[in-house]
Amino acid sequence: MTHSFSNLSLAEPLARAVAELGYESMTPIQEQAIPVVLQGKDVMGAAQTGTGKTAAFALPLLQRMLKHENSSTSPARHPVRALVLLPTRELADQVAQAIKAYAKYTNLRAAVVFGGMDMKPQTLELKKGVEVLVATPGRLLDHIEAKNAVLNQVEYVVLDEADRMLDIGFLPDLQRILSYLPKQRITLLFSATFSPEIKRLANSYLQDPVTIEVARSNATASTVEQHFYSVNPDDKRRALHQVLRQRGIKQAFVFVNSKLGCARLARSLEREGLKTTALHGDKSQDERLKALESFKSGEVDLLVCTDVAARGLDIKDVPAVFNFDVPFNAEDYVHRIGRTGRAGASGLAVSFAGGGNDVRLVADIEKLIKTKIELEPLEFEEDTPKIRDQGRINDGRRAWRDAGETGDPRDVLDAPPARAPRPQRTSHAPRDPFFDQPYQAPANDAAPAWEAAARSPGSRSISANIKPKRKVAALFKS
DNA sequence: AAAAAAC
Repeated sequence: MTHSFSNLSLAEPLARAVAELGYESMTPIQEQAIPVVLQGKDVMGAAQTGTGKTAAFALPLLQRMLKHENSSTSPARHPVRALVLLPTRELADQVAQAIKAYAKYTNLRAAVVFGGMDMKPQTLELKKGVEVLVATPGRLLDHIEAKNAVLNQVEYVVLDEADRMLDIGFLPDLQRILSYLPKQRITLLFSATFSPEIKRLANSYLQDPVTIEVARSNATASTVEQHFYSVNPDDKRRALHQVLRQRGIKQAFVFVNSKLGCARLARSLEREGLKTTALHGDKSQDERLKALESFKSGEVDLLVCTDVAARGLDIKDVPAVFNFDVPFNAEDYVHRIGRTGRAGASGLAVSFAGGGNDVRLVADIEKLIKTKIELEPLEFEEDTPKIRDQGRINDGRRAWRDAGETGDPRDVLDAPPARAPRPQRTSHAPRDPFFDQPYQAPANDAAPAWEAAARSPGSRSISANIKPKRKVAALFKS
């Protein structure tokens, strides 16, 4: 059979691990990407989630690392040869576990570093030497700065969820990390969604790349049944109860647009008798792992979450995804509903469109996935409990009003206080030239020049660079 | 608009 892993002539230790994991036939992305990566080409890979992307890049990389010894004469005995970057901690953990399983019978070592955890164990592991390093950007920069991780011999870089890694929130950190790597290297980019702008940007990081598009990019899995219900924002919780019951849904992701809304919704649903946990970025890493674990084990039925859980998380048999809020970005819709209907299973995606911009957001989604969306009315049944919000459940401002005696909204939440805003890095070199421009205090109280620039026509392309500079200015002033 | 990512 041509589609079988056994036809790949993988090195024996890899073949053994693959067999042990029960992998037999390759998925389309694996079939297309593995030979290309084996040849040492740069790749831009667009594939739906749940199609085996991790194995598609990790197996050929490990194979090459086994075949081609590190030719460097550096004293480092175990330099990092492959670097895999991801946008969330949970994803980094998940991908690292997969790679460790593939590399189990080789002498190649893999490690993962991400924030929210003690530095020390990670440092120890790095000092012992690892060939494959999986990381989130912030913590990796810390390790680079502390000289725990030396990346000057990296041969392979993988950006998973590449479109997120290249977006404005991550780009500065990403650029710094890339500046520590040898120019001569193999770069692989993977994501389910690629906007045209991101595609252009991505291409500037690739040399003569091979584009692999398994399904049309931005496509949703055909196995996922999608519904959009028109619901008064105050009735969304009631609608959720009803759909869960009507369809007999056992377990679901429930996506909410804000951390505050997430914590509040989870608490409400819990009170209403549903076994629920919340997952968002203001929880401690320990709580985040516990939340995910309790969902995986079936201890809870509903995982109410922000977009921290939108991408890549591979949990078997999630029957349904709810968009309690329509996501702000159409791309996130594709990623969110990709949590269900994985690996050919059937799935259900139910979105509630209510107030605000929802009509426009739904139109954006329609355009992106190139599928007509019907907004369906939702008739409430008599025996659905009459739950009604006094205000929008996901309106953060309301939580402040409800904050109880102390006036602190955290009193009504299970979330720990939010992290302080991240100060700008100052010591990582080399730096983005834009950040190196000394801050010019505006004369008297006139608006700084960049404000006018940001408003002037044609400045759209640089406005993204302008915002961080303002923060730098704020730091200098205080 | 929001979320994510560091001590």
